[in-house]
Amino acid sequence: MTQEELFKVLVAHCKEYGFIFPSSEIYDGLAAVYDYGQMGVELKNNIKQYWWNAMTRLNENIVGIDSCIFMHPRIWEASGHVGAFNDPLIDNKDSKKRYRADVLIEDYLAKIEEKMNKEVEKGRKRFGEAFNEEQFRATNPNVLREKAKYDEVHNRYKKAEDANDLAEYKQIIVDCGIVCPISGTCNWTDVRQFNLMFSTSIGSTSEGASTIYLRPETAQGIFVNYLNVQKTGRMKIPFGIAQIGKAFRNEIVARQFIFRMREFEQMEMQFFIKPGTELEWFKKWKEQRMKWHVNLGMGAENYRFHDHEKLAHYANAATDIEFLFPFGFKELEGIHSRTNWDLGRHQQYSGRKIEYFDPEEGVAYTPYVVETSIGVDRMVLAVLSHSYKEEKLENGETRVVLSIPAPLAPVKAAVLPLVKKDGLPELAQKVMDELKYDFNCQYEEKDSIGKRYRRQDAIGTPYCITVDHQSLEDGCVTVRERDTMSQERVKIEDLRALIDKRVNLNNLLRNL
RNA sequence: GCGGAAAUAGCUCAGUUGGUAGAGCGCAACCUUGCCAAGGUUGAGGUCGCGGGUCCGAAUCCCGUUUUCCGCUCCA
Repeated sequence: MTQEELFKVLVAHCKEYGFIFPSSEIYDGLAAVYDYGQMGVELKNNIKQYWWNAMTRLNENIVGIDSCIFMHPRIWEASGHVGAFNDPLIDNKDSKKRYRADVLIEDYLAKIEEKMNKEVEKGRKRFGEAFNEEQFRATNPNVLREKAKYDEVHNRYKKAEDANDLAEYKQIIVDCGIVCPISGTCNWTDVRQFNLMFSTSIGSTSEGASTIYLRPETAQGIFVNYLNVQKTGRMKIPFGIAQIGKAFRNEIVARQFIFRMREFEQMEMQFFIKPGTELEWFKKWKEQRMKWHVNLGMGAENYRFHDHEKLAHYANAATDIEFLFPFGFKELEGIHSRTNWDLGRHQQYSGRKIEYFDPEEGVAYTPYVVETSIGVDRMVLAVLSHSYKEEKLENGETRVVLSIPAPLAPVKAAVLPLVKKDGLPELAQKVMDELKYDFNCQYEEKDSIGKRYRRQDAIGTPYCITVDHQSLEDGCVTVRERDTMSQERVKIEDLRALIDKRVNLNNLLRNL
């Protein structure tokens, strides 16, 4: 089976067994939106718990918050999202290629500049040591001509940018005769704005309503609460604030199942540090986060770092932790050194002083930030795609098994009476009562035992507990293990400890 | 957003020049059996993605549309 086929089969499996459903399916679905079903929500919650506990319990200097999706609109101006998330796009009708209109114009301006510089170099060669660059630029007709062209376009461009005048963007492109590098034609569509932030209005009357955005990242909720948490928690730098929550991005193209959705969930931690120590902490969190992933036992070879060369407007170092999905190595988590960009901007936009007074050194500063940011849904997809296996058995049959890391498995144990008579269901119910307070368990008495085992394999249940006639006499049950299919007899009173050993999240956390 | 492909029962699919919508698996009840997807009986479930058009008659032909997949494009 190719990776592509595997991915299709996985998507079907997720639907069939209640992990992930297409949203609004009975209304034909809603593109790039998916709902978690009865199994998916358990898996997702376990992943979130593993992360949350790793952050807030294992680190005394990290606390959690839960900020709202709605935030003051000015926050997104301060964060740069209103600017950076607005791309004016234009399509060439002949080559069907799409470009950013502002980039096309900037490239054109850069070319004029290049031309001017060439003229200057020519002059330098001609006049040798007597060459006066300033004077040459001010008098040479070739340079002046290019300069006039440059200034005119540049002024129009800046004006259009300030006014967000999309029609003017197109006019500049047409007037300058900017052509598509592929088709070489000037056959352009109108410029359209793609705002990646969803907006809605707050306030019940149209006069009193104002535009508000659905947050495109959870990080800003942490930054704007920095002072609250630092003061009320008496936090001392270095310290971190963790948050799990929904974020929304109106992607032009959202695809690949739950890998890129318009509504998604993030687990972010912002670590506040002393300026100058950021690269040291960046390195430390890179290692820590990789350890958290590898600790799940899905194979260290399936992860790699991908350092960014082109950095975002807020970062001075950035890397991705990539995971080997069925469609290749793709970003699972991002780790960024965000400097004091965000806190600095909020200081500027809000007019509030956001500083930390270092009592030991007696100085005040705006803290630097190292961020770890992981997509919950991508993590779910990583676990599912790695766990899905079709095994050939000795008897020639195949079984589908989800070998989900046991602490993340939606159902930890299934309790199965071998037959539904002779008092076996009653004893099985007692076993359920013994286990249900500690673990998510399923009770099943329908169909043959083999069929029930396979059903549990398909949802990744690590243990099946079978109650048979002998159990009535000796108080022992058969425990069947998911991955090896091996069985052992266990006293009912020992069950809880045995299962706990392998499925308890805390055991995973102890290895970090 | 562009190009290509697809959509029939919960799932996988069949459905022949256009003529009463089918199978296997699954699901529900009961009987038989009892450690790796057993057998039997009975039953529920589909206006063939949606909307138009052609036709005496459309799952089938035509147009539009929605969703999904693949390739471009985009991805702070």
